[in-house]
Amino acid sequence: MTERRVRVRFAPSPTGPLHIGGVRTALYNYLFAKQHGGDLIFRIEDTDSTRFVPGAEEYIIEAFKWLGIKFDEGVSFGGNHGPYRQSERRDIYKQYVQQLLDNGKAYIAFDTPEELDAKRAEIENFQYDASTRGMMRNSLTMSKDEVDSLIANGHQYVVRFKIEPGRDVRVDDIIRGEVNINSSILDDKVLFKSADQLPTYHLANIVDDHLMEVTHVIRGEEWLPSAPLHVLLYEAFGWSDTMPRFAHLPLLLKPVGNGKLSKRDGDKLGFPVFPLEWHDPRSGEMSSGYREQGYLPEAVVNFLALLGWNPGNDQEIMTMDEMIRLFDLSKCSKAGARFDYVKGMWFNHQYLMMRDAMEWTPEFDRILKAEGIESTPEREAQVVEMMKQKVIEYVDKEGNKKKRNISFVSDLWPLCKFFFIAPETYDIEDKFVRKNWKEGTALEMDELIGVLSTLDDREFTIAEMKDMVEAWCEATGRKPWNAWRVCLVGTGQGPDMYELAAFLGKAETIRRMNRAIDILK
RNA sequence: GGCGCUUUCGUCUAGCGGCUAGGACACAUGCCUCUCACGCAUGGAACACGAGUUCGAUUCUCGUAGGCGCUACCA
Repeated sequence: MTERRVRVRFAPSPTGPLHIGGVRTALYNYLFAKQHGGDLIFRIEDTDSTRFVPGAEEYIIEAFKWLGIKFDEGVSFGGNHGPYRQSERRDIYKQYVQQLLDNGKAYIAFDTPEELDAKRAEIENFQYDASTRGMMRNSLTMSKDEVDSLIANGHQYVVRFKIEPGRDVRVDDIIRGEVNINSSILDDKVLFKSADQLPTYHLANIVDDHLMEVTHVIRGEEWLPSAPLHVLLYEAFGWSDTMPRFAHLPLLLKPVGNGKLSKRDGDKLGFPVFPLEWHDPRSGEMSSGYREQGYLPEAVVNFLALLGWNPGNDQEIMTMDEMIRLFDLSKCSKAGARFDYVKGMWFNHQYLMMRDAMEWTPEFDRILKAEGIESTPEREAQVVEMMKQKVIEYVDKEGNKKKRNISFVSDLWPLCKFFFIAPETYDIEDKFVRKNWKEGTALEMDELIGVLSTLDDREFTIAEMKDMVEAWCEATGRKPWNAWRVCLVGTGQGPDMYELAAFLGKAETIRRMNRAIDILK
């Protein structure tokens, strides 16, 4: 192997938002490039003019920015191997297609899509290859004059790669080892399309990778079947000695059922399949994104990295730098991985725990706002601020060691709404309520109100309350906490009761208790 | 159908001829406790099947079965 600088690329086509599987492919490319001190190139493969979606390119760039995957060159990143948008490289491809035509590695074919369809209907398993091209309308079966005049008269044509049959083509894959396939099963792939006068993926891919000095092609397994074709193309161009090495990654599979992960799975099971929210400009349809769902980019990256690769030990939580250090293509698994989004949530939980709870406040603010809790004349900004403070204290108790079981900041609301609003109703179906509200409980709560009433507003503190209530408990043998909790919270949640009551204040505490007594009796 | 890839707990995986087959998610139980949660502890749970090779196969080879992908003038 020559000692070339490692250069890899991620080359999406701008046909929509970036799929989460694509994110993983890009991530592996990034990790590999950085580990070897090499470059990651961002190329746009827009050779299918019919599938172009406006906004997709910008979306992809923004997604990687959010994820922390950085490119060294490419569309919007600069570099001296451009242009990096394939639609801007037409002349380059034309030149190389001509080269193949000139040395007989490719030929011109006039068969229309309709004629091909007819052939496919006529002959079972029809394939345009060495066995059939003799009966088709192409430059191999027609005289040069005939071909020239057809072209001169404006007849559309494609350029096809002329595959020599009966050859064993070897693909050396870093992940899968040697893959051998016989060239006879390959068809004479179209390299240059008549419809939009652009090359197909196969041609553009090889030419660009060569010109951009790509050393390793790390892509999804769906490309494995065409890898032999690519090897043959490198050969045809005489570039075998600088041909990149291949690594075909296992695919991401549906969480349940059969098949690979698709957009629909997310809608069905309620998890995003895209990094960012996406609004389809054509259908107006909206797809949720990891960012908007409250995922941290580090968590998404960490989770994705481990779907198909692991560092060979039990470590799961890793920073990007650690992953760069540890990453190893040869340690990638070969079989497809089910997309276990529940574990993805666990990763988010882990990263949320690592952060200081104060970092959550901006997002928590948004949630409060959405729930209608904001600074109004009645509820002074300061009070809201104080409550927030209290909530964060509650969820972030004891130096980050006792955080609630939340995967997202948005999980906070149901866990602490009682700080902000009194229970509307008391659900007798609730297990905790049923268990702790029995005959005589109302009476007991009445007594407790009596005890609490002896304290004035200033005395309504944790310490004073505790003294009073505990003395009463001792004298009467009462254990009022759970029922009291029902009154103030509505269910079995929340912090220490004295703490909560002191926070709510005397008036609110007694108000909630009376209301509970009224409703539950 | 053809071609290729693939196969360890429900899921992600470790294992690279000899292990009580390890970890994580999820699940269950216990401890802690005025509740929830956190935390800690414990538990159930896997080598697809059949032939070889070998003293010995989860590990190597070949079949079979299942899974996945490709089979366009899409990438």
